[in-house]
Amino acid sequence: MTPERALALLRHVPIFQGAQEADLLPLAERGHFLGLMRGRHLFQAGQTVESLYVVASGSVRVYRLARGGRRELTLHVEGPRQLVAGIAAFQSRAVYPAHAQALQSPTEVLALPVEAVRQAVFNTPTLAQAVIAYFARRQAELLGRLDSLVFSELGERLAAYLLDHAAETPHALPTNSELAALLGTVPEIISRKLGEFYRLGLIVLERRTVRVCDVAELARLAGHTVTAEDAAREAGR
Amino acid sequence: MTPERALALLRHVPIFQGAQEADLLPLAERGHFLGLMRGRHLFQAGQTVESLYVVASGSVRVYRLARGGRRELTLHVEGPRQLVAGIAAFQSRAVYPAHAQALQSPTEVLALPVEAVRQAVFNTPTLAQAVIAYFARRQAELLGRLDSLVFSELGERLAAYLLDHAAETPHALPTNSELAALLGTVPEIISRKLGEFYRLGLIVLERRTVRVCDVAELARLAGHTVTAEDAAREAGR
DNA sequence: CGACATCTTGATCAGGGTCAAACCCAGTGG
DNA sequence: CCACTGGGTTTGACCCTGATCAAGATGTCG
Repeated sequence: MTPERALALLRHVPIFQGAQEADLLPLAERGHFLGLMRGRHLFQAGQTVESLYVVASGSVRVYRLARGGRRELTLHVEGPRQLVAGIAAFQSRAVYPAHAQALQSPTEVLALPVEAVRQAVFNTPTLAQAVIAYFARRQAELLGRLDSLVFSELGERLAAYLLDHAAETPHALPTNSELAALLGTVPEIISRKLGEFYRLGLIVLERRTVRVCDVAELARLAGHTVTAEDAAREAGR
Repeated sequence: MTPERALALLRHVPIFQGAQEADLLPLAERGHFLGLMRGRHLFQAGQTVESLYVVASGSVRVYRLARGGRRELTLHVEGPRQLVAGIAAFQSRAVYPAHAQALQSPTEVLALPVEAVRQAVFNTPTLAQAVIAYFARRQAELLGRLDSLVFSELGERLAAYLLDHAAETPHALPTNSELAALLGTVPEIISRKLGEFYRLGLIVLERRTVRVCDVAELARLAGHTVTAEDAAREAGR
């Protein structure tokens, strides 16, 4: 029974697209589903890597803690058909580099033993190729994240977030703490900045639902125009 | 002539260790050497990716610019036998994500056309495997970098740098601007912090050569002890 | 010796982290 | 129906790190 469902899921995972059914089957056979309540952990940073996870439903947040645990930084939030610990699975000294917890209450994931995954990937050139492309993309994302965190200030990051998630449709905001973790700060500051944006008439807030009013100005704040002009200048030098 | 030298170099590149001579030969044939003076660029961020580089001698700095170019952040410095743009080479929408420039005056690199590299890697399972492991390692490094930049403050980062580079042997410091780019700040602050460390008796500075006096205290400042204890606590929860 | 880069240092400022109090809601149970 | 409680939010006061600007000191090299 399980292999059926597992296979159905695997078939729809982006990086497994190129693979033959036959390559996926052994993987599906060795996987098992896991149900989690909101807040439950898939793994903690520092534990030795045993599985790679594919989200079946719900969503999973991957994050790192600052020493002392006072602050946390969300690295990514993965929805259905996305991988969790996809990179850690291929590290030699295999220890999870981050924590992962379920964000929504019925979250279901498929756990795949890492050796099985490694075997499947190493034996199937098309898979290896897909994995390489995936890693490359991930790394580019991470780089983007890095310099937005290092170079730009909170206002820009928040504006960018709002444009991403609430650009045209109203959007239910996560709690301030979740936002803070996402943007690399603390809840209080999120509250202040949102208030500021509201006072400037850029957004409307109604019971944790946000609607963007002034897209143009928000984009300016997010540094989009600047970045574009910048890229041009950079290239020209 | 060139293929000879290129092959000799490739044989010593860590990620090509597992490969057969025969797999490397076509690569070597399509590569060519490039000499660069200090400060010359191998490529700029935003240019389309044409080559992957292997450092033959000297060193290459890979860095990103903040919008406006006011500040820069050094991602890594690669010495002989190391790759530059190793990840970018496998991205589909292939544009360099960073700038790369020679750091020492006679720096020599071997440029390998990306399609040649891709072919070699995709046709040789052991190579693909090595590339995957390499990417995973790189990603872990980047994550470490990220949270040291986000979570810890300058004193800690500088202390960590000093421990890394000058722990027992005296070490010729790079210029303050280079240090600043490495640690994500500006030269003035580096100057102040170094002065502070000196006044505390942690280091001795003599014409840009630094020697660490109080390793223990420096390690404490770097948060090493904290981090360790932390990891333990983390794991225990 | 002059030109130029780098380093040092002071003065000042802004972003944002911290702490604490007040507030705004749900639920929940009396 | 109403206090009571507890999570999340808002706000004020305060402080600290690090950025910026500007002047001077130091060095290095032709």
